[in-house]
Amino acid sequence: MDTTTDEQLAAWAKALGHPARVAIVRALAARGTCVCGEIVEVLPLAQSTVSQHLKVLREAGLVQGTVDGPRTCYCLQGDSLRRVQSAFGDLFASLCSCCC
Amino acid sequence: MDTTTDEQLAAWAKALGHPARVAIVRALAARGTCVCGEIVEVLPLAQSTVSQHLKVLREAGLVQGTVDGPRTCYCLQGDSLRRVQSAFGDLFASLCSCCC
DNA sequence: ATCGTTTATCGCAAATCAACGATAAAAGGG
DNA sequence: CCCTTTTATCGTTGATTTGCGATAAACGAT
Repeated sequence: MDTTTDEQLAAWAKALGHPARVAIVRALAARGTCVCGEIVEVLPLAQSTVSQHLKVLREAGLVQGTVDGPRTCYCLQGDSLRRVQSAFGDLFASLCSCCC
Repeated sequence: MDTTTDEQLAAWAKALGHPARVAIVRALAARGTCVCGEIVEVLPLAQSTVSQHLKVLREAGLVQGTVDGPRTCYCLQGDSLRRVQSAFGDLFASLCSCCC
């Protein structure tokens, strides 16, 4: 309960704080199995830009990429995502409805 | 189910994508009732910086501020936060454990 | 060994963000 | 009407982000 630091939580949120990266996560969640350059076809962005976004998600620990021949296969990192979800849950759990 | 656009979800995440803003949300959740300039005392930041962060949270719809005399009283916007939480839940719900 | 394919990285330009001090605006008290 | 307190906004500076094309790196196939 609430063992996540503000920095960790902010880092996760920041990684998800761009429409393209949300779209990437959504695409990975939808396909279930991993994808690689197919993401480039889905998004209206250059290959280098998509690769950059994937790097951000990878460095945040939300996504995992394993090299498979000339291509790289990506998938969501379930453990991290579940921790993100519960961290947000903890954050919002203790809000009371009283206001000014 | 998944009625939130990538832009909306990213905007929420972006607003939470800074340690100071997570700290503000946490402080508001802890105090339950609204706070105003007390937040400045909690954070190691200048008053103008905190005010800026509050503006970001307000524009994202996560926080509500009502003017009360010379001061402004802030509180978490429960409805939005619940929607944020469920949107993240939907995002991560459909992840399968199969990977590369 | 040399292609073609796929992906990561580099370098750059434009845009945005973060933080601050200074200043304005609002409101209550003398 | 002046202070004081509290908060928002302005203007500026430096850092980071975003997007791209160009290029390098890895690998399978010919």
